[in-house]
Amino acid sequence: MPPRRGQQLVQSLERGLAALEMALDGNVRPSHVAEALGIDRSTAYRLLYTLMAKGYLLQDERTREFTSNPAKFFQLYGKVATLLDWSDVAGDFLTRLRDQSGETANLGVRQANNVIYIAHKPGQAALSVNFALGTSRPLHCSALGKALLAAQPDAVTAEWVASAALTSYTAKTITEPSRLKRHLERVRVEGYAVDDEETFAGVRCIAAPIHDHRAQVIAALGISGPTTRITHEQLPHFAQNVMQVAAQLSAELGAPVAEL
Amino acid sequence: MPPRRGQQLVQSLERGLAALEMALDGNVRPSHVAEALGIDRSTAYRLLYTLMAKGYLLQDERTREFTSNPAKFFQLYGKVATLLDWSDVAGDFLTRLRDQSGETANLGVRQANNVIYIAHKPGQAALSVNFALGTSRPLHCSALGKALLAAQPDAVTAEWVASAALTSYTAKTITEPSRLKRHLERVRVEGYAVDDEETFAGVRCIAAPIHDHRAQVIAALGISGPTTRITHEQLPHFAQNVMQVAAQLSAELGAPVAEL
DNA sequence: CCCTCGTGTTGCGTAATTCGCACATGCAGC
DNA sequence: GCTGCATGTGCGAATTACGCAACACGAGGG
Repeated sequence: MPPRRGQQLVQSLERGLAALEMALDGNVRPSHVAEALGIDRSTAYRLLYTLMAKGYLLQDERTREFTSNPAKFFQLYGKVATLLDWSDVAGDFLTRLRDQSGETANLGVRQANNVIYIAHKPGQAALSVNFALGTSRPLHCSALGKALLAAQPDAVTAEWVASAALTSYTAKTITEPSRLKRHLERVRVEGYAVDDEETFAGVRCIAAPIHDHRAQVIAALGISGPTTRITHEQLPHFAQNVMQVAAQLSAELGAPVAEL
Repeated sequence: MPPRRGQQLVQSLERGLAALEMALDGNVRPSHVAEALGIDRSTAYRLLYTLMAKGYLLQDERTREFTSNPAKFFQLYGKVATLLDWSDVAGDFLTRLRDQSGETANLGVRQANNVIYIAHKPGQAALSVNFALGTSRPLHCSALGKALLAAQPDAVTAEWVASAALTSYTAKTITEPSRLKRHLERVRVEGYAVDDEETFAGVRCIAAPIHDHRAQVIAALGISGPTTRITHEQLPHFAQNVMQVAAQLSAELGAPVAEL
């Protein structure tokens, strides 16, 4: 057993990163950061100033507001090449899924308690689901998220379900731990997950897991569309389609062929 | 006059960011970071651990190495929407320039003493210049960089030229401050910058500045190709092409129409 | 098999670093 | 001008982070 992990975090770094993320959500001023983090204005200022000196933030000469430095983040992101590569690999499959289903196809990975959308092909219908890349959504109410959750070992899922904050977004969001647990078991059995207006009213999504060469689940692939087109009657048909393309993408990544 | 800026940086945050950037350049271990930053292993470990706790890094269960968390960076980058938008706006112009010139077209912005490539269209010839988005290159020896430098007020340029480290990459790299200063003056007069094998032997680049609606230079657009195709005879012709498309992009951004 | 070396990880005391207070400065609005 | 409000900056106090030292563990060699 590996030694149990420490829990003492470096406070200044922790606060600095929090300030950085605040700046990414919109321009910030020392007073805002100070209030949000419960620290003194001067401390907040020094954190922001340090972030600026290291190139992460810029300061508007006139308004004195601190703003994120896009170029810096682009540079950092450029070094994390894997996801760009991902888009390249998955692009064809997303297009195929989009064209076959007629709906927006998207691909996401897990990041803490969220799914991050890392690639997509927006649907071409007048009414289509659309959102920016990099968007994050809760695991428990998105199809991609549930597909990822269901792929975990039972014990892990049980613990997560018990401790997670199951925020409600619509009347249909599953907020009861026990119900979510049963729901996820069914997802695993069926091989696909459905978000039935649990995040946005009028939007239904279907997703299936993607496996890598070690049969590990590393991402999820799915479609999102209006309930008027993804009807309950059509749902199984769409689900077959999603699972099929997900299996193809998994195969492309070298996953051992399980079923099909 | 605004109060003169402080110079005291928050040490822990500074070191933490340094550790983070090391991790982005490849997996790191506490001992590596400690040695590189001249700090104790335990300190390096705590920084890395904090970065992991906040989602920036992951730790391999087996090798204990810390590695960057791509999903986190994608999420952060997704919040900095401007550059993605940029690619959308500039995409058509890059394609146009690529098709007209037959060479790789690229767009970059300044980040400290570097140019960051934020969008490009690789040339389709068998022998074409190609590199990943997010790459950075020194200002003084790249065409994009020189186009950006030349757009500054004289005093700023003079100071920069005097204090910058003009590293040599090829025999043709300009490393003398006075010569670079004269060179940049000529760039401004002519309206375009040339990198004549100053970064890579056999590669010639041409670039021109992009102005926004306030006539501020915010980026540079250019082409890169082998010296066998971008010959000295053809250079003026290519330059006209680059300047023309740069002017079109500037106009698209609402820049006041100056010449042409 | 033991011994050594190197590394990840943690406890602890010290001292350096950071924090918050207080103030100077600048700016907007009455 | 005066008042309110925010940014930016000394400075002393003490919290915080740092380095030392030690433990656990694995690799490699004798």
